[in-house]
Amino acid sequence: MEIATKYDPSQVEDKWYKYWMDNKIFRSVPDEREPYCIVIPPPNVTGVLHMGHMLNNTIQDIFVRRAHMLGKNALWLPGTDHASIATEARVVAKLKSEGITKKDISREKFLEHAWEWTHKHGGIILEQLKKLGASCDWDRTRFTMDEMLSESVLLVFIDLFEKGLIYRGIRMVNWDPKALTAVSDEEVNYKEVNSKLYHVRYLIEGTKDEWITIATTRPETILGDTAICVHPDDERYASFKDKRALVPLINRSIPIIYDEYVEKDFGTGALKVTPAHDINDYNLGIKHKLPGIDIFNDNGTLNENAEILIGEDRFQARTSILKLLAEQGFLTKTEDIINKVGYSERTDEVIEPKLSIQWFMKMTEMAKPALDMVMNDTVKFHPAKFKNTYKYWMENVKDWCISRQLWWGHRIPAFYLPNGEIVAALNTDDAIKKAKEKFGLDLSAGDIRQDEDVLDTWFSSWLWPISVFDGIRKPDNDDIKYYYPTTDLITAPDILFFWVARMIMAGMEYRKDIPFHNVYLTGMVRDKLGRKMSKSLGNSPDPVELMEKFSSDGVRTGMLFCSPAGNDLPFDEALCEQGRNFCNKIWNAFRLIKGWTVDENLAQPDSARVASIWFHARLNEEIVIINDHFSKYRVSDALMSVYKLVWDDFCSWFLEMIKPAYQQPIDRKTLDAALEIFEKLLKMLHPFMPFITEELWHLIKERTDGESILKTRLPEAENYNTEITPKFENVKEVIMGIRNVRAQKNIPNKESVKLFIKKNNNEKADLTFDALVCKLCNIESLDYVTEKVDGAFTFVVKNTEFYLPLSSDFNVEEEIKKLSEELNYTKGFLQSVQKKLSNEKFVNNAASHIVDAERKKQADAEARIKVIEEQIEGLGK
RNA sequence: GGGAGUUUAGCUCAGCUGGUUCAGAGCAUCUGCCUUACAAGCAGAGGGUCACUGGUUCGAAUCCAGUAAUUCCCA
Repeated sequence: MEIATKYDPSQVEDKWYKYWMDNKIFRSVPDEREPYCIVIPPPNVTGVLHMGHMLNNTIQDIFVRRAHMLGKNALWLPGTDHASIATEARVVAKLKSEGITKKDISREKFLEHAWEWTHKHGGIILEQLKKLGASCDWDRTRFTMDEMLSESVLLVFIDLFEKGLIYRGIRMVNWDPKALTAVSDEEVNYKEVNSKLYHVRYLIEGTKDEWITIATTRPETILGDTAICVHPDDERYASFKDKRALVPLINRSIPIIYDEYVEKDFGTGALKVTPAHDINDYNLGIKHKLPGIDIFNDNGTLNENAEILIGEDRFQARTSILKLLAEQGFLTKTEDIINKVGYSERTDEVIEPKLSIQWFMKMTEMAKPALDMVMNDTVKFHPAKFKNTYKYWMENVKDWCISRQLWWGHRIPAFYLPNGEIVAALNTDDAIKKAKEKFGLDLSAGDIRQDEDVLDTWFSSWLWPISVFDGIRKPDNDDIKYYYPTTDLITAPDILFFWVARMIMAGMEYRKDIPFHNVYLTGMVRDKLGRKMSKSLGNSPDPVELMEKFSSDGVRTGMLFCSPAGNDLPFDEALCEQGRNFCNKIWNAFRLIKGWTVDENLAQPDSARVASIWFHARLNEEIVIINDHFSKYRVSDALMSVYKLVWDDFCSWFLEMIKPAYQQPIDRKTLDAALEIFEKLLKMLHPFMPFITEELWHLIKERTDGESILKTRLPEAENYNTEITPKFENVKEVIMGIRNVRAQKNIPNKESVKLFIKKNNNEKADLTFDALVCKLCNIESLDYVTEKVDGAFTFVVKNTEFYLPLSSDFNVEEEIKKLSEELNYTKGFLQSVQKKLSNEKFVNNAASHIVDAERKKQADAEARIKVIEEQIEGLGK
């Protein structure tokens, strides 16, 4: 069979993904096996794959594939969320490009457009995940606005409303006066801008010429002031206690209040308080029971409450009021400052903090069990350090604002009745029924009005691990009973509260059980300069292009080579290159094995027999280590273990050990052993590198149709020879010693040499690896001697002397120098050991095995010193 | 302003309950090699006062305290 010298993923990846799909390799239905389940953190339906998704989904895929290969019934359930704000923004933009504004069309018409958009673009990211190799059960793909999930969301709203956990209240929102909607905190960009700080003096009520001077960047909001606040310890203002001040121009009387919130050093140390137009002032207002005066219309112009400048735009009003203040002597000073101003991501309009009525969910009670489940490790966080952050947040949890002034999403199922009451119901008919039951009202559809707003997208996401299995509507269905609680959740720490915490709350509320056992928190992918990868910076590579360049397997391993849980991943294409090189290494190892011809009559050489025993031991050692890494969610370390096992132990050592001479056949036993080992390694690699391993697994031998490496079992740790690997570490030193001599003396490996070994201290020679040493170092004869060999190059491993008689120039001085350096080092080492042992406190206090170890070190070093000294002496003669 | 984390080789990170796994790995760098699977490779080598200062201890990268730098979260 002809196999290319370089691995070509383009011939492999699409082929196998199709094969997996055709044969439903990833399909999971409940059965008697142990379940393993991950629900995907649903990406935005508007989204395209970015590097964060790549990392996150690669890790999920590794866990799921590994679970398959551990014999579990593994399900990775995919899906997307409807991302109400982002999607609505896209649809609005699209309509605008067609000359349609949202205001001009009905809600129903708008939603038609939104659905059309979703159907057209919504599946992109899921298709990209297939390119990555994601082993999702696509038959179970869910969308947060599917019928099943939507109804679940509404039912939960109704339930919580009726339990009194959902209420309406006033809250300050980020208002976009251009788009005429509230936007979320995430949609506000804070920019540093050059502003001016205006000092304005207010007359103290009842005086002719006593003033208090405040400093503000927004003088137009003076018209909404309801207090002036100063620090209680600020002596400058101590005399104003219990006094009132008059707002300039309109002469409204407002109190002077005292609060430690005020920074004495900022501005004048006196703060004007406008509870309706600043979030901090709003909080102060609540604390001090101040009224809020809203002076703005929704479009940012001043309303009647402002008393003057009515109808002017807020920025025009700023200019106007400054003129008035200056003319009437209220403006005392103007200084330049740099401050941060929030801009709407969508319209770039300056955000206006605005009070409005919103729906809220009470969090305090729900947070308690959710906190406990994490603190007592029922839900485990990896890494555990995030428990701190979680705890802090859960103990200071605030009520959740769940309404959004949008159309795309789950419309709030609350209906307003003519008597001022509200009922929550799935639809108008139900609402009418409830109105009758609760209030004895006989109403028709025209009498009631449904809330116009939709629910926050997280209000559907928080139910995800339940609703994807229809566990809200049908709490006893087979799927939810089998897969819930799910096993692992893999997500980024920045949504620990938005999402993870709330899922735990929902789980405890609706299943009386946690939604997942483990939460693995990935790091953030950054660029080489440490910046977060983002669209606006344009510093993120296109994942699809990367995969085309380096193969999916290459990119997967590249991303994982250094991404410990919870730590950021500074991404570098060189990592993908390393991944690609690894693919090639594996590919070529297979080429080598596959290229050998078998001679059935050939007996297995001793070197190959020992090699097999040795590798068996190494393999099993590493299986134990890898299992341990996985049990601790150390995916990166697990990969590195397999990487070194394959590259170093298998390719660099084992294959060289068993490799027949050029164009010579190999014996059957050794070849079979090599293939068996190779297949085991492929299985261990498969979760990390699904494509190349599937390809090679099929190339090893003919497989029946529909078979997949994913359906095989990972090699399990077996009993093995525990003495052989430490012994071989010694042998490696010998081999390296010989290679060093060859390199220094320019003796090519082709040229065979003689080796003499002198054991000391009555040690017995261990012949186990002699045949291997001869093979790897091209030794024509290996002999044990009792006397030193004159005129031969030499080195010492432990207490054993090795001699290589070579024709090349022998420089006595050089040899003595080399040995002397080693002697000095060993003597220094001995001293440090002796120092410890001569310390009585050490000998008395330290554990006996520690002291024994030191004694052994001492004895070994003394013996070695003796050997080296004798060698030097011998050379000197 | 409050809280949490991080700081070990040029880079990214391991190093569990203090003592031969103690200063390590991968990448990068340097030096030889186009040796017969692989130059996307092979064989070697160099490189760190474990952020700083104290303390506990016979013994500290490891435990404690403080300082500094840095990141994140909340405000």
